[in-house]
Amino acid sequence: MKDNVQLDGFFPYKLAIAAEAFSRCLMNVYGRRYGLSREEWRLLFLLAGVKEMTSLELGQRTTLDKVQVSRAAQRLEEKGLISRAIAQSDRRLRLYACTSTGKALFAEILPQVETQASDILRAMPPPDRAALEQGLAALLYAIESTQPQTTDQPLA
Amino acid sequence: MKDNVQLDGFFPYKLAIAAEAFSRCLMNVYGRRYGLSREEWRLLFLLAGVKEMTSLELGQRTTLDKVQVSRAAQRLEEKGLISRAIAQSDRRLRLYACTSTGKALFAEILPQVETQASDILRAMPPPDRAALEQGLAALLYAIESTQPQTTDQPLA
DNA sequence: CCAGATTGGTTGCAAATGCAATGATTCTGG
DNA sequence: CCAGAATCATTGCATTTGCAACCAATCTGG
Repeated sequence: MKDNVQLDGFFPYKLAIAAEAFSRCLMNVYGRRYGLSREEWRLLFLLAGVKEMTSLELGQRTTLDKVQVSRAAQRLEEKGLISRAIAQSDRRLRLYACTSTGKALFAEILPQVETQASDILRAMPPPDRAALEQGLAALLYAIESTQPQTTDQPLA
Repeated sequence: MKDNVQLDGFFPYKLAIAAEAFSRCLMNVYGRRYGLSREEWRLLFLLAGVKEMTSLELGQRTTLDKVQVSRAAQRLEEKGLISRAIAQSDRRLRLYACTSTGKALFAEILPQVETQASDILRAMPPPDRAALEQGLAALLYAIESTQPQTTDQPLA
C-alpha cells in the first residue's frame, strides 16, 4: 500500500486549517458581536477608507464574485452602513460609499479585530512571523502567475 | 481621519485570500471533476489511509463540527465511498471506514491534486516555500495556544 | 441502582450560497 | 446608425449551511 500521505503534513491542508481557524477568531468579533458576515465585513473594510468605490473594483479586490458582492452590499445597505448608486460614467456599474453610520461602526470594530489578530500574531516568534509574511506574499504571487485566472473569480 | 489600514496589506486578509485561492485550485480537480465537496474530500483523505476512524477523531482532525462531519459522511456513504457503523465500545460514536471503491477513487484523485498543488508551489522560490512552511506551522501553534478552544469547533 | 447531567449524532428550519437565466447598458463592426 | 456581441447586476431555484432543538447513550453523585 502506498504510504499514507499524512493529511496533517499535507501542505494545502495546513494552509486551509490555519486560514479557517484564524478567520474564525476574527469572525468572533465582527460576526458574533456585530452580526456581520465575512463578505459584509470585507466590503465595509474596503469602503470605510475611501469616499466611494465601484462595484467592479470592489469585486476585484475581495475575491468575491459579482453575486456575492451584490448580495452583501444589499444587506449592508439595508443596515444603513453603505449607500448604493448607479454610476453616471457607466450605468451598468454601481457606486458604493460608506455612510457615516458605517464609518462609525467600522471605527468601533476595527481596533477589536486588530487586537484579536495581533493577540495571535504576537504569540509567534518574530522570525516566524516574518517568514509567514514573506511566504504568503510569494504564494499569492505564485498562484497569480500560475493559474489561468478566469474572468469572474478574480484573485486579488 | 485615521490612516486607511489598506486591506491589501492587512495580514488576515492576505491569509484568507491565499487560502481561498489555493483551495479553489484544488477544488477544481476533486470538486469539478469528481463531484466531491471540500468536506467530503477531507474525510476521504483521512479515511483512505487508515482501516477505520471514529467520528470524534474525524471531527477533531478536520476542523469540522459534528454536523458537517455527519452530513459529509452521509453523502460519502450514499456514494458508496465509505461505510458507517456504530462503535461497539461507545454506541454514541460512529466508526467510519473507506470502502475499496473509496480507496480506488482516492488513489485516482490524489496524484492529480498533488500535481495541481505542486504546480503552484514549484512556482515559488524554494526559500519562500520554506519560509511559508515554517511560518504556517508557527501560526497554527500560535492559534492553538492563544485561543480558548471551545468543545466543538476544534482546531486541529 | 437511579435520576439528572453530559456527550455525541441527527434532524428541522431559516438563512446563505452557487449557478444558470434574465434584464439592462455599453461596445463593436459594418 | 444599427444589430448583435459583450459586460454588469440582479433574481429564481435548488442545494448547502448554521444553529438550535432533539434523541440516544453514557457518566455522575447520591
